[in-house]
Amino acid sequence: MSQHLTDLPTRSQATAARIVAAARGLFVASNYADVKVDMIARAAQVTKGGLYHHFASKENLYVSMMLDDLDNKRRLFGQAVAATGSCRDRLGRLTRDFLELPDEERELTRLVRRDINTFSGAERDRLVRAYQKALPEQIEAIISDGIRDGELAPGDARVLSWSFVALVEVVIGRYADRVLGSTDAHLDYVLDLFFNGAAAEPTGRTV
Amino acid sequence: MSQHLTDLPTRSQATAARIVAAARGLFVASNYADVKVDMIARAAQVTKGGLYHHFASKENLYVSMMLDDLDNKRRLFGQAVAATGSCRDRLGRLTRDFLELPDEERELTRLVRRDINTFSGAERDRLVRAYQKALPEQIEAIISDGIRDGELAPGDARVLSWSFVALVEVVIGRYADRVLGSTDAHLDYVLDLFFNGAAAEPTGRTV
DNA sequence: GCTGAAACCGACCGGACAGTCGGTAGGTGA
DNA sequence: TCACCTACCGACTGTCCGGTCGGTTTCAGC
Repeated sequence: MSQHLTDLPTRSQATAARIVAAARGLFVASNYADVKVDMIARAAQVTKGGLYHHFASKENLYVSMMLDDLDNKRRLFGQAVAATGSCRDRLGRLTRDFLELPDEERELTRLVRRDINTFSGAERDRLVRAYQKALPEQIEAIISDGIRDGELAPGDARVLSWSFVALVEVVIGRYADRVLGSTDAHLDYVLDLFFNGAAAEPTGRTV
Repeated sequence: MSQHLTDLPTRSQATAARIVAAARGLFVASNYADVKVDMIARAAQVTKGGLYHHFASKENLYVSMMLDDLDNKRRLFGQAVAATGSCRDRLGRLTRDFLELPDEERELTRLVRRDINTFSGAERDRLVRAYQKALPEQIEAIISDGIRDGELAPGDARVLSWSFVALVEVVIGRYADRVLGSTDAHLDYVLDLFFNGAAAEPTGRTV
């Protein structure tokens, strides 16, 4: 009994976690097909046989990894949904939480869109649902409140939430990330464009 | 001399065109790796050997197909760039031209983003450059004019053009496409959001 | 220190698939 | 009608890679 009464991870759990971490780094760097199981095993200091002792298949490993991460994100962004304040403030908080994530975790969000076509059936559905719960649905909730309270013009909250997500994805792209320097600049760009648009102010209103 | 002095396609050109057309349909429906060369050949009523008589490799076929299409789009959208009128009108024309394309041609635009990671080196660069010339750069040109003429607030034209592209991609997604019915509704949504934002009008200004 | 089970190893298997190659068909010019 | 060339055929090959399986190591409990 090496664990006594603590929650120290067992050797097995530690190995599984090492494999997931290795997989994360590799999947962020290359797409699903280009990451070979041998590469993951080597990066995690395990052999392929060892890897398959913990995960039933490559797909299972990938989905496990994503589900873990998406559940963390769901909890994180849930704070902004639960927060009080204006729609703009709450969207701002959610976006800031997102922008301030470590690079690797932030990049993981792209993977759903990038790799989703390589799956099908039940695993694909689990992935899509976890993603929607973590991001679009929570943003949609905030936007729905904004519409209800008259802060946003009436419209389809879901389409608006996808539009918002799309804008956030733009600012974390290579070029935009460089042009807009600080996190605050990213945040201001997204919020200004989403709430006020790109048109010049008609007259005499501060930006 | 079966051609006399006309420009009738030769048998060879007709076969190559049939192969490209078949490839287009299949690549729109599934991603690069999932489309097998045998499938393309069968759909084009040619054997694999025949296909490889016309194209050096699967990658070469894919890139040829995309380059053809992107060059057409570059010409099409060039009309909006050359047109006179406000920035909003010109962006509107470009977007309308895009939205009114046949489904398959419109969907092809997604493929660059979807499959770009599966290539590398020279072929990848050719693809990216053709895409940028066809879409983002032309939109950027119109947006730059808008900023210069005071119609748009000062900002980085390239980031704005990517934001615009992102919004257009949102409205052609499955759900948004259904919610917004007509092409006009798609167009209004994109232009309103991009120019004026999603916030409710402060007071007494028509939408 | 013995035992059984879980963790881990790594050579091997089998299917999938891009690309090849020796050959045939059909049309064209002399 | 003969020679030749391009278009086209389809069985085959080489390779890559996810997954397997018989074995070895590690370790907890007795």
